[in-house]
Amino acid sequence: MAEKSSSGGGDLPASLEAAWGLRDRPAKGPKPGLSLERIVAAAVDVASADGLAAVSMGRVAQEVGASTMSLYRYVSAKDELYVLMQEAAFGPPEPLSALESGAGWREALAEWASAQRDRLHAHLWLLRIPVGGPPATPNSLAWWEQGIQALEGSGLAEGDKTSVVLLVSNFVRSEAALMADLAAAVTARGVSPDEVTASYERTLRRLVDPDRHPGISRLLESGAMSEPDDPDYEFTFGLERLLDGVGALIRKTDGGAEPA
Amino acid sequence: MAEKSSSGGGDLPASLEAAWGLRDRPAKGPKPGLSLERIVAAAVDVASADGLAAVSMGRVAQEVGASTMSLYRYVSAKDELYVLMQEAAFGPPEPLSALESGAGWREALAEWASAQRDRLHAHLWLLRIPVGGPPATPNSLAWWEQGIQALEGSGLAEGDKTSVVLLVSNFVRSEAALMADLAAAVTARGVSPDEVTASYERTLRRLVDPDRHPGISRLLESGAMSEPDDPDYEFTFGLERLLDGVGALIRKTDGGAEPA
DNA sequence: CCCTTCTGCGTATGTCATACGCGTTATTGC
DNA sequence: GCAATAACGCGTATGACATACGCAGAAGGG
Repeated sequence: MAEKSSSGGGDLPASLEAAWGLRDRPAKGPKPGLSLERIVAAAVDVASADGLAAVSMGRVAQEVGASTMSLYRYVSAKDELYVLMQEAAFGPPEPLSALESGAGWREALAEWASAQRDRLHAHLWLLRIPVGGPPATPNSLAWWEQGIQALEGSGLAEGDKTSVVLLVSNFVRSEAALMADLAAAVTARGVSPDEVTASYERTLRRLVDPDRHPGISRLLESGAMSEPDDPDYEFTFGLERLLDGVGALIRKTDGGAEPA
Repeated sequence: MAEKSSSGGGDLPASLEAAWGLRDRPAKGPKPGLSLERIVAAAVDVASADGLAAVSMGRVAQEVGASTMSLYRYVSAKDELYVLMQEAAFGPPEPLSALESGAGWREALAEWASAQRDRLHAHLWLLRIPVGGPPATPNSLAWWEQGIQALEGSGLAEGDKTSVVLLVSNFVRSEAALMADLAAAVTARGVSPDEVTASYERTLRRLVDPDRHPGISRLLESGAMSEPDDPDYEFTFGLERLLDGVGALIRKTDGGAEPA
């Protein structure tokens, strides 16, 4: 009764088992005319072309030349498709050059964060996928592992490494989500990014009351919003702060424990 | 042509104008039997009781004792309702005691972050609302303003203050989103939080390969996951790192500028 | 050779957001 | 007062969409 994997305890949503390669192919009925890979690839294409909202079971089916319901032979629900799309679009991490060149944890973690960011920026629709619990897919674990590895020489406790990885990972997602919003506004109306931010600044000026919002007023007056913002600025800024904070922790930990 | 507010340039989604109080009430037809406030309050109640997914126009209408379509006299689309729900549930910020007692930026920012977190935890469904661009509601601006104010004595540049506020705010949201996921898993199956994390750890043990994932393996062996985790731990940890990072920036900036 | 099992898929159901238009009700200009 | 004018509440209709159900045909296994 606990033979297969159906009711063991910590269970995968069935189609995830396929992602891990532990799928005992039935070998009994007719051979499948489709494949998970084709379906997921088609779904990713649709999302990349027309956004996540355009990914419907019907649309994906049409894209692979099958009927809507046939997809359910491969995916038990749309949420599973989402997970698989995430896995496919994010892909496995590249080896960190900072680790190979023997650079420190800071360079390694920065490289890791940038790589993660690149993947998100390449598929902004990833950020629209409703989250579903902690990672349990091959690529998610691989990225997690790589994050831990970046902190290998840091002397941090195991739990802290994961906490840091989570912290940085969440930061990257947040920043990318901002970009996704901006990109969405840009394509929604047909204007340039600068026009969108300028329009937002105009809205702010209309709403902000210098008495009630002295700080924001000062910001507006400082002209800091009008500058043609380097799109990497917010990312770099946040990452530097984060790494500084991690550095402080490492220094503290190092003092009270044995060095590597 | 730019008289009202319809085609000025930086425009509000119409029902937001009501949130700002700048709504020229029609005064022509029959008096409305409903009000935005009642509708939004009902929607918030539904979300609090049965989750954001239960918030449908029909359900909300039923809750206020009206028909589905009558809601559209008050809200032009569901997205607007979402924005208003966010505004209502999040509410305005309390005054920061750290500011009144003259404590430093660190205490102020920590208090600010905690307050924001409390609001999110009180309404976890807030995190399920799909994001829609930068803040333009009264309470959003008020929180933003308060964040800037917390950094008043820091000597940071105006733009940097906002960057820090954004950074911390995103962190709080990310952490709360984690909690929301956990809570969702807890209510979905009917088990305890500890059971959920234990189940996840079991899943991990099944998937993690010590060769491929030495870091995660070490984490699992360290027992760091099994400890009955303080639910505040991840939040406190991340916030400390963040504040340390901000502190490093302030120290750097302070060196090149005048002190307060 | 038949029986089991899996396939693709047509059909049906139920949920939603929302466009449209009708009858009704206040308010305003005369 | 009175009609013209808006705004109101809301019934109906439309069009997506996810997905349950069941059937008919295909492939191996005994």
